[in-house]
Amino acid sequence: MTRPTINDVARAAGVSKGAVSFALNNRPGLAADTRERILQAARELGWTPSPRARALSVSRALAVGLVVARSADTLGADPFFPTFIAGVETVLSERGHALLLQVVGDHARERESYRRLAREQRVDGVFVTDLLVEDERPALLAELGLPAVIIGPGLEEPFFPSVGVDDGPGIAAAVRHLASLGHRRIAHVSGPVEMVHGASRRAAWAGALRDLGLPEGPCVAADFSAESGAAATRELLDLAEPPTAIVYANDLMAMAGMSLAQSRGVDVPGDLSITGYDDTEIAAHLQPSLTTVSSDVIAWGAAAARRLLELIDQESA
Amino acid sequence: MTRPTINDVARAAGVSKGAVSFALNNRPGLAADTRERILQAARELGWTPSPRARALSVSRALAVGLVVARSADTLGADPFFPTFIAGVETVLSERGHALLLQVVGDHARERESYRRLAREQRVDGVFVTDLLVEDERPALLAELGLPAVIIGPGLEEPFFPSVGVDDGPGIAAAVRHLASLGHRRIAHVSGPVEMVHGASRRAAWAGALRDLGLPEGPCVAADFSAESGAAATRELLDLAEPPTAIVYANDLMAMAGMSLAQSRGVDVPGDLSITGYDDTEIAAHLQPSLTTVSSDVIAWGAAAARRLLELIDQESA
DNA sequence: TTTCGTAACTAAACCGGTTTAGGTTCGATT
DNA sequence: AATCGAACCTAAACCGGTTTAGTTACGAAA
Repeated sequence: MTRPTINDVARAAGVSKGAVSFALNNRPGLAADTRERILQAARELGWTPSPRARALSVSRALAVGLVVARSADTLGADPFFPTFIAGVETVLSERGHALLLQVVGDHARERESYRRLAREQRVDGVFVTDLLVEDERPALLAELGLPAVIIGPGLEEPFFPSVGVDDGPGIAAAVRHLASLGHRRIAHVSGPVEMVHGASRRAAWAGALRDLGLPEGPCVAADFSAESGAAATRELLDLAEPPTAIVYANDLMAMAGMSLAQSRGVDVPGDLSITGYDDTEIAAHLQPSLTTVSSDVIAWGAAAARRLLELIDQESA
Repeated sequence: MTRPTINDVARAAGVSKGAVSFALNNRPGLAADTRERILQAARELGWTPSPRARALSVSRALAVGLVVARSADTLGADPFFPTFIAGVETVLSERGHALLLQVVGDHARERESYRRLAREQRVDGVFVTDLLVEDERPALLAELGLPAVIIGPGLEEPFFPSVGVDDGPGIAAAVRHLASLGHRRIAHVSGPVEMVHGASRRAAWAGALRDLGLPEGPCVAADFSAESGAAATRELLDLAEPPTAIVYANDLMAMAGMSLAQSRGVDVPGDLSITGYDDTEIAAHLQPSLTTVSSDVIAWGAAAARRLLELIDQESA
């Protein structure tokens, strides 16, 4: 009933446990037939090496961490994470690594989380999300010696490995789409500008307008939440010269903004055009349906995982 | 630079490593001053026991698993998981356990996931979500000998530990609210009836109508997605005698349904009242704002985690 | 025929904890 | 004075792998 160990396999194959280990990790120094005999025995006993024991002897955790510092509300509304995690899993599972998740409320706890993961050697590396323009985490992680990759557009300086989808083209396409509909006053409701992906989408919006030779419309900074999206929209509509189109930095704010506009009697898309970003499922089922920008988040997660494992490998070499 | 081990502490305190272990897990058999001296030394060296080594010697993983079998879309739209996980974390972290997350596409992979977690002894127990009315997972987990708790309303038979919030009162309150507004034809758009929380919300809706002496209105089964919510709403509105109110099993379907109704010129809430379930942040910012049912998901997560650790403890005793 | 080198394998140390079986020391009994 | 028991602590085995040092057998070279 109890799980077989490497000793059982060794006994069954009539060799030492060292030999079993060699066969398993196919390292040189074993005759082909012996190797086959060992693997055969392992197969018959249904033996798989214990990651626990393995982790101890190779001094690796065989796991990576994802620490998310967000309020439950913001997190719950964001379709990004589950999808991203699904992508990460595809790579991790085939490399025998596990994903350790921590959801914390604020940045202080987040630091504490990283410290603990490092101190207890629970993980071999971590993902960093929601990067701030002036983020202290890269320095902290460097200090802790924990390999990390940033999810999303990275920083130029100091250099830090990152895997991101460039927001630029998507936002630019949205702006061009609106311009082609004849809009001239195109506003933007951004995410927090202290966050890199808030700032980068904003920059992309401004850049696209410039490229089209259009004036930079009004821009209101929000925080990706529905509430802030509604507030920002209210502010824009109250302007002396309200925009005729708004590019939102995510779908959630776009939805809230659209509802608010409609409640004020603004006809969408007649008087006001709206675009979102993320391509949530619900976006297509709103009235009118929301124009949005999608990206292949599964592939993104997979790429990020591969990059992190790569970093970990070269670290231990 | 390298992490101190139990040996370093033992040397520093001038005792054997067994003594250090005793002091750490405060077991009897050590003089009070010796114990204090050891803890002092540990503190000075900044030593924390390695969960890796500990896991190997106590034959426990010191981690629990959460396997989610959902499409990225459904999962992303559901505010439940992140919040729930945050609640789980609060308990796990103080007990020195980690949460291992796996997101898989379908049920076949899900079984495979559980099998792997059990075989590799990666976790000491798991959470089971989205329970089906005829679910094979309880049997599988029992066979694997993996302690598990079901998240959500459990099954009567066979008995299996579960931690759930009873949907009944919330749905019933929504129905009573609608009835108090004068509605007599109250429909329901349910989740999949093969899922326990789909079925239980439906039963609660039917029960509440019965208690109020109202006729059971039409009911359409959907699958919690926006698309299905819109389709179900279309079906209800096309009835010869359409309902004047609809109770949706979640906010996402309610939102899609509301948009669809509005696009057909139905006045909400004039001609049609709508309630959701989940209390997503966006619900409050729609026009009109969505009446919904909220529950304390953080506390729920914490309770589920406590229950699981309890099960694990008694298992190993 | 002895010597050497190499391929194939084994024995044992090691990772960092926990746990059990002993071993001292000491005061209290007989 | 010898015996006992309890309190306190140490040594060593153990968890299940990996890895290194060392052993054996065998064919080729001197």
